[in-house]
Amino acid sequence: MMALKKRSVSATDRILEALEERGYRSTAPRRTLAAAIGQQNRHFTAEGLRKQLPPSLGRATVYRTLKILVEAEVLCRVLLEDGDLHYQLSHRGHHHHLLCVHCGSSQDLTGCDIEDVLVSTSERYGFELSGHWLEVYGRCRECAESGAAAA
Amino acid sequence: MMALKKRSVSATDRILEALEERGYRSTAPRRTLAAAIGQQNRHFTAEGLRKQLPPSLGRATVYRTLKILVEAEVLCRVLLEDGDLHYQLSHRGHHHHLLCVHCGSSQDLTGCDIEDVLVSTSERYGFELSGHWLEVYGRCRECAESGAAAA
DNA sequence: CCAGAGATAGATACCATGTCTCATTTAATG
DNA sequence: CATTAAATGAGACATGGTATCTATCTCTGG
Repeated sequence: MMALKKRSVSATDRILEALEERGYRSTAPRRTLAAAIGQQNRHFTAEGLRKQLPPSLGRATVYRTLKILVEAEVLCRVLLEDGDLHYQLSHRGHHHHLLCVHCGSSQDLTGCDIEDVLVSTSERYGFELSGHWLEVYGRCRECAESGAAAA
Repeated sequence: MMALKKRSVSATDRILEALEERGYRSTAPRRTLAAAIGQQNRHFTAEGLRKQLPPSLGRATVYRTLKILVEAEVLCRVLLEDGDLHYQLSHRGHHHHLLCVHCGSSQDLTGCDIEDVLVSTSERYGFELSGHWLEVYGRCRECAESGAAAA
């Protein structure tokens, strides 16, 4: 239950690469940020991240960089049940999250057939589907098995 | 394409009833608010609503009342594609929205089988499902048929 | 119909999250 | 290593929402 990273390329490196690919410069603040983000093992907020950084690193820089990383699909935004918006590392492409409301972990949900259901349902309504946002809440396997207090 | 209300009980009345049911007092500000909300024919923001109200009606009152109404399930919150949070009248119980990104209308999506898919998908991950948030974006029948500019 | 208790209102301060501007610094390039 | 555009940090601003406080209003019950 530590870093769940795939290892081979660290998250930090992936971030740095993504920036480079897109023509962004390699700067000290960005390297610091990349390292900090790479260490997050659950979803985090911009401000939460900022607290883990030297205060010399400006607020605007943090937000600017997060925005870039979301656009680059290195990070994605996660909507918590209470409406709070968090960030987390992600693989590219469309996917959803299983968010554990107990331990705060999250797993990516890929290759599910929700899209199909949505397409056919939308059709029934004459609705021309263009996108959707889905977050799933519950308890992850570990928390469920350890009998952690139910909701 | 006007009010899509079921008519029999106006939305305004439903709101007022919900407040009464829950033991809230009937006050002038709440009646004003209920009337204003009853006139919205699409999702709206707290601030947008406020602009349609006499400025004498305090900011806190608007937010407080919206919160109560969401809890009472008379209103529900709608997440727009850009992350903006809006409100809209809703029927009670769990449901989703088909949000038209062109005209801003929205229809409730009930009795779809997304829940089933979620349950079985979650099981594959050993995930104990407790809730989810889904918004669907696209173009409604009217906009699609009128050939409104595609995204 | 009136008084009292308690809920509610509005003003206002505050907070959180994020964006914009702008002067200064820095990285990449030739 | 000088140039130049990109990036930074400071701080003002914007937005959306909550907390606090005093004055006011609703609803009882007598």
